[in-house]
Amino acid sequence: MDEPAPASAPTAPALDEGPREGQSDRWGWDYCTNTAVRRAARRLGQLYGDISAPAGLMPTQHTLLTHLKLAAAASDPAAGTLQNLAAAMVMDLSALGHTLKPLVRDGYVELVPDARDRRVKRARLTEKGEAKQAEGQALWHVAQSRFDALFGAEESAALRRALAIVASEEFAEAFKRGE
Amino acid sequence: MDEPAPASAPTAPALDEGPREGQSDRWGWDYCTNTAVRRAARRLGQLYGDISAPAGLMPTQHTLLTHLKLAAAASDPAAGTLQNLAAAMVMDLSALGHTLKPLVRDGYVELVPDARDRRVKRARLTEKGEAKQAEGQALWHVAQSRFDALFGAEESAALRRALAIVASEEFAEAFKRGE
DNA sequence: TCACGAAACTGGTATATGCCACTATTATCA
DNA sequence: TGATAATAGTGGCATATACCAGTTTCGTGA
Repeated sequence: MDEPAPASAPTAPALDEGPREGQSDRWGWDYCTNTAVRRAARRLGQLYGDISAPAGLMPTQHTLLTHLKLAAAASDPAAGTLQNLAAAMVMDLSALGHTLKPLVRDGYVELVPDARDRRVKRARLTEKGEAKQAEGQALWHVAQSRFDALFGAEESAALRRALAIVASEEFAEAFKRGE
Repeated sequence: MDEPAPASAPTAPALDEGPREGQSDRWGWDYCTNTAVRRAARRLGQLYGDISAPAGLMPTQHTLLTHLKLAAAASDPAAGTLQNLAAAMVMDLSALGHTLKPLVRDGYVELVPDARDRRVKRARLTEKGEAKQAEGQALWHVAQSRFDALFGAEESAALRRALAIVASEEFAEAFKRGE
């Protein structure tokens, strides 16, 4: 009963037909959480990517544009600085910088230096970027709906909650403390 | 309830302290399953990576070596071909080829052409590779144990099961059929 | 105010991954 | 058997992501 719904959801493929065999997993995929997450990430990248491709954005790029849009809407003062953006994305600052480059190059995002603290730069959606985000949003919705329909909306939400915990700052800190 | 255990597990950080705020998520991280998985993957990459770093292997590399070891142990005839390996890793064949390069370069893996079908190549662990795998395995165990202790062993297993479904071939096929 | 340490990026290098074009081999079938 | 389709990899190019070294700018304390 403490089993997560996904494992027994009627809409989800039977786990028994997966790589598992009886009690133990023939390939060991069931043992490593890190591996399990990466495999799922690659698969979802394929599935969402196939659908989002027409917009010409990688899934991560769309996520970035969406985050910038939401941050702007919330008019959070601290939001938008590369530092905060990186933390929110659970991404290395330099990785974010590299990831942002093609978006800046293509005119979807602009980097605005802060007037008060010249070390700081803020990433902001351009008009073109907003349009592209909206375009991608429509396609994303198709993918997300299909995923929810297949995996189960409840189970999908539960999975996201579990993953949010794993991705959280608090979890990382506790992990690093060796608890 | 149909809530996944992780969300209420005593060992897991309170979700309310995460990015969520009241009913809606301030940054939208709770909406996209793909984004949620990627964020968690980056975080786990950091956490497992920090611990596994002393072995000098990236998490993905260790996963690859481990898979090759298990495949060899199971003496599965079809296993080991790059094609099958890629499918098992839920990875593009060319991506696997690229990923394998540093491992071959460093002498952990060797690519053996098949005698019967000269198109086919099999990846195989070298002795050095087996040693490195074992070294990484010990470190990996530390990370996995810590994760399970923090997230909850049951919840961790449940999460892996859910992710295995998402990563499965069957799920991808159903998704692509548009169901 | 000046030295020094902290903070925020930038750029270089390496791995991770995907798509596409191309080559080599094998399988099919008229 | 010979043309054609299918399969398995390889290599090039682009993005994703990390770590580290270096630069600029701030903040702080003597």
